[in-house]
Amino acid sequence: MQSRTPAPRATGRPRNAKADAAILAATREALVELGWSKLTLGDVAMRAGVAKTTLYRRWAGKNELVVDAVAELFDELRLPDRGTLAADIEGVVLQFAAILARPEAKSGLMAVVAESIRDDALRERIRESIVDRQKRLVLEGRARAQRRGELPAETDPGEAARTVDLIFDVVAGAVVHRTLVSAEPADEEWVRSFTRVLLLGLSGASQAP
Amino acid sequence: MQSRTPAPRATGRPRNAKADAAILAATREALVELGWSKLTLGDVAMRAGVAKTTLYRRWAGKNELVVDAVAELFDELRLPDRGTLAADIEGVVLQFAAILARPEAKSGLMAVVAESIRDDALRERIRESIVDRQKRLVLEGRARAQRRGELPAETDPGEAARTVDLIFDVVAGAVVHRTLVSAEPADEEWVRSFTRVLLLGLSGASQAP
DNA sequence: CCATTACGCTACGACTCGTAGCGAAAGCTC
DNA sequence: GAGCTTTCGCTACGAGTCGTAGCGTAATGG
Repeated sequence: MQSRTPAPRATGRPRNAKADAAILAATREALVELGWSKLTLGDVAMRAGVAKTTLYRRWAGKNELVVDAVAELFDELRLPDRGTLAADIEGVVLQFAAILARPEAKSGLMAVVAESIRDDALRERIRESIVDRQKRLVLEGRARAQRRGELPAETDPGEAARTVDLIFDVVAGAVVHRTLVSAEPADEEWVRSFTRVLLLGLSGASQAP
Repeated sequence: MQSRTPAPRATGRPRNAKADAAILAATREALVELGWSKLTLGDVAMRAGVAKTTLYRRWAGKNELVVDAVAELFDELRLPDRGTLAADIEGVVLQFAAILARPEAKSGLMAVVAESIRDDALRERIRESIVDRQKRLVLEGRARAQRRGELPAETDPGEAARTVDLIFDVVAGAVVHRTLVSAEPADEEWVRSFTRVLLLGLSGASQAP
C-alpha cells in the first residue's frame, strides 16, 4: 500500500507505522475539503501531524499519495451472494456507486486517472491498487453464475477474457459516467435498469454468436 | 465557444478574432506535449503569440480554457446513416473512440471532469459544450431506428428520457473507461462486441418490462 | 556504545499564479 | 481629423507551492 515499501531494513530506526494511516486519512480529508487541484502536500503533512519531508520520504508525489488514499476506499468492496446473478450484480454495483458518491473518491479518482495518461508507472499503480481488485469481482460473479446455470460455461478462454474485460469496462464506465459526468445518483432504480440491460445483452450475446 | 462573449460592443477596438483560434490550438498543442498538470497559461500564451494578460481577459482560468479547447474536438462527431441501427451505433462509437484516442482529448477531458466535481459552473460548461452535443446523437439514432421499425415507439416520455440517459452513460462511460482506464484501444472488434451487447440488452429490456 | 535509519524543523531557489499599471493600437461616431 | 472606447503587449509584483538540502535529535539493533 505504501509508496515504496523499501525492503524493511533490519537496522536503524523503524518507520512510524501509524504515520502512514494518518497521512492517508489526512489526504482523504483534504480531498473532501479542498479537492484535487487545491490539495497541497504541505497541507496534508500539517493535517497528519508530520513534517513535509517525512511525506516526501514515503511517497514520490501527489499522484502516488492520492492513489493510495483512494485505493483504501475500495477495500470494502465485496461480492454479495443474493441468490441470482441479477441480484449479485445489483449488489456490487450499488456498493461501487456508494463509494463513488463520496467526495474524496470523486475528486481523487478522476484526477489520478487523468494524470496516468502521461505516466505509465502511475497507471500501473492504479491498475494494481484499484482496478484489478474490482475485476476480480466480475470473475467471481461469472463463475458463480455458471455454477448456478445462469450463464453458459465458456469454451474459448481467450473469448472469455475479452468478455470479462468488456463487462468490466461497461459496468465501471457506466457507473463512473453516471456519477461524475451526468452528476446523477446511481440509485437503486438506475442500477436495476442498468442491470437488466446488461444481463439481457450478455445472455443474448452468448446465445447468438 | 469563447469564455465570456461579453456582448460584443459596437464601440472600441474589436477583439482579434484569430487570437481565439490560435489560443485554443496552442492549448491542444500544449496538452499533447505537456499534459494537463504541467500546462501553464504562460506557456500557452507564448505558443499562441499573445500576451498572458490577453489570455486572462478572455478566459477565467485553465479549466475553462481547456474545456473550450477540447470541445472543438467533438464538433466533428456526426451520426452516419448506415442503414441499420447496429451499424449506425458502431459508426458513431468508432468516431467517439477515435477522438478519445487523441492525447489532447485524453489529457484534457478527464482533468476538467475531475475539476468539475467541485465546480458546478464548470460542470455546466462541460455539459453544454461537450456532453449534450453527444446526447443529441443518441436521440437522433433512436428516432431513426423507430422510423425503421427496429425499435418500438416509446409510450411514456419520462421513461424514454431515462432510457436515453442510460444509453448515454453506458456508451460514453464504456468507451471512456476502455480507452483511459484500461488503456486498450476501442477498435472495430471491441466496438462490434459492445454494440451487440447493448442492442440485445435494449431490445430485450423494452420487450419485457 | 555505535552504526544506521527515521524524524522534525528551517531555509532555500525555482516556478507559477493572477493582477495592476502603463503606453500604444484599432476601431467607431461625430 | 478629433475624440472616445476597448483591446493589446509588456513589465512588474506579492503570494503561494514545489521539491530538496542540511542539521540536530530520536529510536532501533548489533
